[in-house]
Amino acid sequence: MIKVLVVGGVTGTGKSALGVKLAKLFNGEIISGDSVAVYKELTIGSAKILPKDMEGVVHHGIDLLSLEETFNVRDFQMYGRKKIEEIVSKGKLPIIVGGTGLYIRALLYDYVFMDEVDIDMRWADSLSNTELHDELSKVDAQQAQLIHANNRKRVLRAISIAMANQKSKTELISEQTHSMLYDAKILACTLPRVQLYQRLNSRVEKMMEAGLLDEVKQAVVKAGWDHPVMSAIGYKEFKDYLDEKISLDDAISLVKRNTRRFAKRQITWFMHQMPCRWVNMDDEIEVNQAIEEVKVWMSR
RNA sequence: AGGGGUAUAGUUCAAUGGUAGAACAGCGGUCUCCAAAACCGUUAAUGUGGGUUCAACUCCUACUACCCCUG
Repeated sequence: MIKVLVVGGVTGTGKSALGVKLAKLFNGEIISGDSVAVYKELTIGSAKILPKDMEGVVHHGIDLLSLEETFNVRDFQMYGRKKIEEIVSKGKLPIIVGGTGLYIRALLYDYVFMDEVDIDMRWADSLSNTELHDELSKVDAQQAQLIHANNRKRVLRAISIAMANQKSKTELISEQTHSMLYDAKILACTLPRVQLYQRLNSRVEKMMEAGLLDEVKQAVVKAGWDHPVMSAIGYKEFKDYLDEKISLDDAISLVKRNTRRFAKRQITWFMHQMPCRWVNMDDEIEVNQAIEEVKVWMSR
């Protein structure tokens, strides 16, 4: 089984640096598992690793495309699997570094995404959340149980899966094994909550000093607010400011709050969706222990 | 110093004398292609001491803190 090392976990905890360190120790190449850093134009707000910090380690999945294009889980899954093969064929270790939980999970497990079929879902526009949820019950009762009626986005998605295929989402999932395709060692980076929040808050201040606002303005010109990635943290919050609805300070506070919330969701995700070895990045001894564990796993 | 006002959850605000609510923050959770997205759940308060009343956030009183006006 192919070995894949994963450095996941919470934003702002030092995943990138740890990834570089591990790549140098174990002759690896890095595949970024980040849904925002794939865009060339988004650098400051995505907290993207800079070339000078890569220390010569090859990084894939960063600056892959421009804002005229879009990217999603399925794209990532295909790209990542291809890169894993390439890296392994060179005799090197693939290291996934990033915090986009779904991307990483979809890459490691046998998630199956159907070929994209454009379904006209405009008929749903006039339906209330409850009515739409009732429609889902008709085509996929199990998913209807799992998805809350207010989560319109997922309700719509499940319906369109059932309509595009002869199979419902429940059936598609039941055909999968839910096992990992690789021999993966997953590290989940984190920090004690108070410290994490302090660091995230000050990181936002640093982003502002580095020119985040200009980056946002330029990105909007290219992508428009409708582009999926423009709803990412560090970007969407400035829409109301640029429309003169809120002050700059308010926008910055929102970025901070949303970053904290995001970090919390990342903790939840990595705790429950993948078998992780948690690493308190503040504890040097623990970090070194984790590296030792990787060494053992490598020689297995 | 004198006069007036305010005091409820971490914050901003509700509550005819009759079960103290909301929003945001915080905390917990869901997750199979917009995932840095979308969604769900939940903790928590009447400034302090007296008094009136069957019953006080509500009425009276003293104190404390803050705000406004006057000098």
